[in-house]
Amino acid sequence: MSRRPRATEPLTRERVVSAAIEVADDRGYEAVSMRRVAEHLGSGTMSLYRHIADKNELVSAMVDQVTGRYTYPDPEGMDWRERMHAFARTDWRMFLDHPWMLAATASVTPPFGTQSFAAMEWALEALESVGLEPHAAAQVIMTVNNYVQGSVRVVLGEADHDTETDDPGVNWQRRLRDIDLDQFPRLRELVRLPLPQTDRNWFADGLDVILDGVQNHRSTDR
Amino acid sequence: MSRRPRATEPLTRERVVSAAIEVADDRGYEAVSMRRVAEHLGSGTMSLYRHIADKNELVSAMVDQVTGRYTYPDPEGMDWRERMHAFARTDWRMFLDHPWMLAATASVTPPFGTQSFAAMEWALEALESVGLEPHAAAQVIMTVNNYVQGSVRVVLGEADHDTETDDPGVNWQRRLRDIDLDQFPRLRELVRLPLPQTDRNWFADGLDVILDGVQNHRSTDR
DNA sequence: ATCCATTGGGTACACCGTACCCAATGTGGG
DNA sequence: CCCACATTGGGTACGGTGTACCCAATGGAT
Repeated sequence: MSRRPRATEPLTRERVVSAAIEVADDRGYEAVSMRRVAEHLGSGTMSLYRHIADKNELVSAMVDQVTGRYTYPDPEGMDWRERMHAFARTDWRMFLDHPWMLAATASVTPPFGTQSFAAMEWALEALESVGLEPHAAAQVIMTVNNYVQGSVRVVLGEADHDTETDDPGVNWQRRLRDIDLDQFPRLRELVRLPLPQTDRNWFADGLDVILDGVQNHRSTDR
Repeated sequence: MSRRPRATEPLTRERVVSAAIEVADDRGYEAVSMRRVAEHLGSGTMSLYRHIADKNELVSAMVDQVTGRYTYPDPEGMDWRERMHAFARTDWRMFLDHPWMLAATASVTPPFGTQSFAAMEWALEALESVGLEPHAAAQVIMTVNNYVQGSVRVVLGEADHDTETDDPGVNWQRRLRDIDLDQFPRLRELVRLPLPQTDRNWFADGLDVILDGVQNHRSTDR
């Protein structure tokens, strides 16, 4: 078999998308340009368009591929609250691992692709025991998703992936520090206050507020 | 007084920002370029930079100015739940009036400016009677904000400001219609189901789930 | 051996943000 | 009254972007 596979590995949609993800991972989202992705692949810029229609489609595919890399745990033996925590924590980690995903998901209209459907399906199953009407369950999942993304945005605020402290409040406050806060007494109080020590699980606690609402809704229904 | 005010009205930061908002309002967010804003003002492109440092700063200012145009109602006589509904509904209307605000707020790191501080202060006051610790209150406000933006994104999904139906579920479903839903039974069920009639207040009901959680958290605390 | 569909990529265009520098303008001091 | 000057307006140009269009290389089928 003299089938030398070819001088260079042939371009595939997957290879293109992976290269774009690598560029985003180590040069940032705004560094993802067609020329740069091509350069990273050692190919011509226009060749990418053989496997991708648009830059928009490329971004969608990036989101989908990264989403697919994160799988949710086996739900066996978890109650619905634990499952929703696992759901949120997985996405949380995904966004922290790939901060550009925030901007990428925002620039594309959901749902994004097969992988996001799988995520949705997992979450719907997680909520099944709550007995919500399906559209209500979908809305809860949307709310949790938005909560995760909002929390990530706060954490990513300006500590551009430097410190490992999961503590969001600090940046929050630094941002507000030197404004004319005198007209906003409650805001000033908020900034003045250090984070209480009990706040050791900011992200999970905020999620629990939402889940409490879900739980309560169920009980008032029946 | 021969003080002819000048051949043309002098450029101000405010005039520049307003022009940019007008461009965004009727040609879309991606149409907001320096050249286009200048053209809309009848001025030179580079003149804008006398009043604005960056395009980023321009976008921030656009967000701030639009935010300032929407004022929250007098909270007198409203309980905290009514106030939060008023808060959410005001932002909801703002985003629907100016769909580009979704992308604009996403591309700028919060908080945005004076006007957003005023909004935050109003919301903090609205939550005061709940007796939350300030950081928890801030987090609730963040969650509500994210809920509003997420809901707007769903509604704006693809019915690009054509129909007047506030009904989000339809687009939702159209988007999912023709996918390999067989591997995702719960998702397929969700798509198959028409919206129940009781769903006549989708947005407010979803907000109530969150507010139920806030209320419940309070009661478990004491 | 030949044809042809598929894939790779080079060139070119319209548009973008903005660095840089000069022109016009209105103001305060002599 | 006139001049110096600070402020504001804008033209030119540069390096970047996405991508339309077209041709070259490739490799499998006939």
